[in-house]
Amino acid sequence: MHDIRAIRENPAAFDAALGKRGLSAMSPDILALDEARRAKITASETAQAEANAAAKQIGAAKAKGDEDEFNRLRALTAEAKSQIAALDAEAKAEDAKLTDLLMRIPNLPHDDVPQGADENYNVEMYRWGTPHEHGYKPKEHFELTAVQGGMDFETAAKISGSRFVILSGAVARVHRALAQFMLDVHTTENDLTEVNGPVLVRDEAMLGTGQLPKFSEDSYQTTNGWWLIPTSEVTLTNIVSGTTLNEPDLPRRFTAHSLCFRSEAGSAGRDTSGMLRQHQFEKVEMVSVTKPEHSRAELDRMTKCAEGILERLDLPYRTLVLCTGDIGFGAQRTHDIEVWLPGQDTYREISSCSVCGDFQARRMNARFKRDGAKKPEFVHTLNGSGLAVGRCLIAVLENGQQFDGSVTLPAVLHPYLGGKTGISAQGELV
RNA sequence: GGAGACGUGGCCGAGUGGUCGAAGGCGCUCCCCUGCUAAGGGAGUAGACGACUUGAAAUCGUCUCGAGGGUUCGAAUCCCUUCGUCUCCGCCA
Repeated sequence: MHDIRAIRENPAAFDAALGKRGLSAMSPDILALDEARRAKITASETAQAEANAAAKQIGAAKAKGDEDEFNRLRALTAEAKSQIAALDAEAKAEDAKLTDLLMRIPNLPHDDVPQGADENYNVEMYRWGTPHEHGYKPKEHFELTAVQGGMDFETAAKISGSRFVILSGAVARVHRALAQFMLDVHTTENDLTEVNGPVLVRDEAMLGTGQLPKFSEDSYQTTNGWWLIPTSEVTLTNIVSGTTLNEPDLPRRFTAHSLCFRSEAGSAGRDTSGMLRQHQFEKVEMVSVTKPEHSRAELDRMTKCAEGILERLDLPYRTLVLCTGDIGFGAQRTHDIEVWLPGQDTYREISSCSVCGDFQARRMNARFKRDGAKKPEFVHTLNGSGLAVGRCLIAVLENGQQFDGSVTLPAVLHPYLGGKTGISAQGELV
């Protein structure tokens, strides 16, 4: 959510920043709404001030026992009543219009974000690891002999439909091991606080992080109104909603392993085979809440935390900075990490780390007070995957595949697998 | 799920229709006094929004006593809805 005062003060800068995203100027519409809104507020408040003054006189008249004056004033204010109600309703309507518009405008990109229209203009910042030479055409994860019994799309479809999977046996165990491993690294080495929270949330939470009001069709809602979180960014970031933190409390860093639910509306036909794109998946998420001056550096730190997981798993990856035309709704700057998938012969997104500045903080009224300061300021928020567990499973399986149909698993996972080091062609942990 | 109670400023806590944005206490800030493992006296101490202003301050106004709506000339006080907390019962991992 944008600061209407900032737009009022410098509409040209606002429009220029929107322009970088490929959006046309919005400040004329916004300022027109704002002016109308303020005019209505003034009208409404003036009328109310008069009514309030009259009401006080009525009280005084009654105290004095002046019945004539009392009745005269009563009639007068009664008449003004409906007029005030109408003015107040108008003022509220204008205000709601402006708020609704502002809530649907995306964040402004950071100055250091490369400009571009779409994903083709994203810039690779970093590349790590060398894709393994398999000596044959590598298989996709769902084709691997070792996972044939442990990754069942047909049965899942019978129960739930497309874009679901049932993992079992060794594959399910490796999936679980990955999540445990990620959480352990984040909590013991990256100084993140582990959180286990709700996956069902209210409208307010989804509005706060930006999924609502614009992207309601991307998420699922229960019959009684709860939303199923599309990412635990929603839960983790909203921990600080409506609060004023003290300066020494910052930064706050959270991590959580949770289920995520996405309707994948609009992605019909994309990534339909395998478990790359599911309605329900697990993700280890990272969220940071920082002072404004630290948020940009925090993005680099968070990116490193995510990259570190891949490095320990010995999975080749590259990191991109998204261009102005490709960053998400709430982000000022986004780093996408793409892992090497030999079966697809390409890099695929496995993490996305974003700094949101005060965009989410304004929506959820999350503030902090500097030592000695009187007025609180908005915090800055960041979120990133660390990592998507299902996609990481895919990467581990595809990169570890052997010619004989077995899979060799990364050494850091062995302790989570009872010392086992791979999956046999028959699908057993060995 | 059933029955009931409650939700007031940073905290505790008064206030059941008329100068209540709200007594009192605690905490905090400033000043004075005193002098040492402390105490006493005084003053101050919510926020959002709008108008004015280059900006800020000051000033004026509106709103806010969980949230939203209603009754009334007037509501923290009455009514409805809703969210939350607590107690008892039921059920359950």
